[in-house]
Parts: sequence; C-alpha cells; structure tokens
Amino acid sequence: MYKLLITEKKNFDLDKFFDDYLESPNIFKDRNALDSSHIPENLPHRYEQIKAIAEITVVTLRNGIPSNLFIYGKTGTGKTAVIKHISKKLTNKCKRINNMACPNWIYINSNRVKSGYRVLATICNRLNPDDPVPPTGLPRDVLLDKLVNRLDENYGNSICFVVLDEIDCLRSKKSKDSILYLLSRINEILKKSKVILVGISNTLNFKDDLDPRVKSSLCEEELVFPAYKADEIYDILKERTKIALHEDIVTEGALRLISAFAARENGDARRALALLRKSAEFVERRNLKKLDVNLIYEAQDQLDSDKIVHFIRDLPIQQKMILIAVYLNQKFDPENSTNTGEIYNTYKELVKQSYNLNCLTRRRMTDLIKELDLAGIFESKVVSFGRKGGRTRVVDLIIEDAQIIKSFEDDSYWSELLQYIPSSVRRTDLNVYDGNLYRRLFE
DNA sequence: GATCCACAGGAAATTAAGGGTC
DNA sequence: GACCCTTAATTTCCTGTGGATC
Repeated sequence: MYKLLITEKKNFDLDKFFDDYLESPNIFKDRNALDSSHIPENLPHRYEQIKAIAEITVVTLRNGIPSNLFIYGKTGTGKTAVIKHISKKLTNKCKRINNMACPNWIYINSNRVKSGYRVLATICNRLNPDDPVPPTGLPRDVLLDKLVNRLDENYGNSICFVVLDEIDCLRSKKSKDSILYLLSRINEILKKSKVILVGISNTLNFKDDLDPRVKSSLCEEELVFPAYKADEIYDILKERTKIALHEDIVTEGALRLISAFAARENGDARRALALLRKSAEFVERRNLKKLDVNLIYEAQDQLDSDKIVHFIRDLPIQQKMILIAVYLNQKFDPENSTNTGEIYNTYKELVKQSYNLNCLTRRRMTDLIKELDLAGIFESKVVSFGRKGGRTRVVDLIIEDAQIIKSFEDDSYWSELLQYIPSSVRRTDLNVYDGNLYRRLFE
C-alpha cells in the first residue's frame, strides 16, 4: 500500500515575488536588444552586403529606378536585418531632401501571407490602411486594378519596394498565374510609380525552378549572405551585449561558447541571440551576478526542448493524431521503424476514439507525415520491401518520448490517447498490465 | 526477365468557409 | 438571395516505382 505524501504548501505570495524582483539587481540595460527583430545601428560582418544593396538602391535619391534584387542565405545570416537597416536609412535620407518623394517599403513575410491574393491585398492595405480590401472575395484582376490605382494615384512618381521574405512559399506550379509572375510584370501596367521587388530566400536553388521570365526579372541583381563563422557571431554578440546588458555580467568565455554553439547550427546569429537572452534570463531569475557557462548548457537544452514542445502543442488536431499513432507504434515495437500502412491503421483506431474527428484519407496522411518529417519530428524515407512488402515510407520518431508526453501533459484528452494500445499489438502472446506490455512466457 | 506488392506522389476535382456584387 | 470569387484543406483518380519473388 502506498501512502500519498502531500506536504501542505503555502499560497504563493505574488506581492512579495514582485517586490523581490524589483529589489534584485537589474542585469538588463535594454532587453529588446537581444530580440531577433531588433535592428541595431551597426551590423558587424555585413558591410559588403550593405554596400552592395546601397549601390543598387541609391539611384532612388536621384529619382532613378533600381533593379529588382534577389537575396539568399541560410536562416540567421542577417538578410532581413540588412534590408530593414537600409530601408530605414534610405527613407531618412529622402526625408531630408526637399521635394523628394520617399520610397515606400512594404515588407511581407510570405510564410504568413502565402497566397497571391493575400500578397496583393496586403500591399493594397499597407498603401492605404483607411480603405482595406477584403481578405477574400474579389476577383484577382479587380484586386490588381485597385493596387495599380493606389500606386499611381496616391503615390505618384514614387518607388515602392516590395520585400518578399521567405519567397519560396509563393512558388506556384502554374507559372503564368503565380504572384511572382504578376508582380514582375506590374511595372508594364503602372503609369507613374514603379514597383521594385526584393526577394529573400533561405534556399540556394529556389530560382532554378522559376519561370524563365520571372527569373530574369526577379534576379536582375543577386546577393548571397554567407553563414557567420564563430568569430563573427562573437563580434555580433559583443556588440549586442554592450547595448542589452550591464557590464561584467557576461564573460568573454561565455560569449565564445554561445558563438561556438550557434556556428555549429549553420552560423545562425538569431539562435545565438536567443541563447544569450535565455542564459541572461536565468542569471536574472536566480539572482546571480555573472553568466556561468553551465547556465548556457542549460539554456541550450531548454531552448531545444521548448521549441519542440511548443511546436507540438500548436499542431493541428489531425497532425497530433498522426504523431500519436507513430508514437504508439514505436512504443510497442521500439526495435523497428513503422510504415505508412501501420500508421494509418493506428490512426484510424485513434480517430474512432474521438467524437468529432473525421478520418483523413491515406493520401492526405502521407502529406502530413512529410510535413512532420520536414519539421524535424520524424525521420522518414521511402523503402521498397519487394514483392511481399511493397514500396512504402518508413517513419522513425526522432524526438524523445518525454517531449511528447510533456507536450500533452496539460490535456487529459491527448494524454489518455497516449495510453491507448493499438490492436496490432493486442496479440495472443502479449499481455498488458497497467499500460505496460508483457510477453506471455507460458500458457 | 516478368510479376507483384504497397504504396508514393502528381494533378485535378471537390468541399467548406468567407466575402463581394448586383 | 443568387451568383461569383477567393483560399485552404481534402479527396479522388491515376500512373509510377523499387526490389523481392516467381
């Protein structure tokens, strides 16, 4: 018999907690300076790229029309920061010149604004927020007319830079209908103003599949942002530390370690900043005086774990169901990979357990499995097992069971599903006690 | 070398939801 | 209110495929 040990806990004193926080030393000068969206005055190791883009865009100061620009480089290499930095400087310069029409800079993250209609609508709304266009419903040619009118009538002879970040998300099979084709031709319709496209991509081979006309138009000028090296990330962190933290909080060794971690992850400066911020928050919360190296390891683990847990919690319901199907198949047969056929069988059983969920087709399920593969939750590959097994996709879960359990621990519906035993493992030679599986040793 | 398995995955069609226009 | 338009998610249909087995 077990005795339940419950120690009586006092109520959490929120007022005292707030007072303690206010009395503790503030290690941050400007916390936001460690945010990836913060654009500093100085962007170390990007001078060449800044110079190249400045040379392309400077013609706007003499009412010239710059070329379209295509930028590529891996995540966290400063592409967006450099563009935003230049747009700010160029706009400020234009404002200081009399009778100078300032160029418009419209920044769109194509990962959030994915369809052609939405891109046009977003540009329309940024040009004239007082008269928003509907998020859906208008024929595309009507929307295009509205955009052309707003550009020509409201902005006269000025230039409008349209920055399409993560432009890969806008690629369309029907090249003539694609938004990129349309935007690359819009200057042929415009009478007064001009649109300059700035495409930003994380993938080097993005332009290979583009329609040749879009490619020649979009890639008039091209620029590569190389990944940062550890020393370069160190310099970036040093600059930001000066702005963000009080002196003597972070040692050189700590910055070097964070730089090395980030350099290992494709030279991602964004990751380095996140790690520095997390580590500094540990220092603050624990009332410490310095950033210890051990805290960086702890912050690194937590960043990885948090990222996965949040990602799983935000998944659509059907993808959660598929994730649990894979988890259960591997839980009861950890030695072998599971395949789409087995996953689909377990998935169908899980769907039957729920009240309001429709069962997707296998075709759709394979697409969702591929999405989870891309997200780094699964590792899958297509394998042929010949005449008996056919050709199928084998799937392995590459995150830890504990991360899945943690993701669902606050929701009884999902945590109960994690205890489900698929019919494929309810064999005669297996018995289940308390949710654990035992092989029957004798009859 | 032919056959067969169990899908993979492309493409087009369908459905649902949100909205505009007349 | 009927009809038209959009997006996004999903289904349906179909051809293709790798490799063990015949």
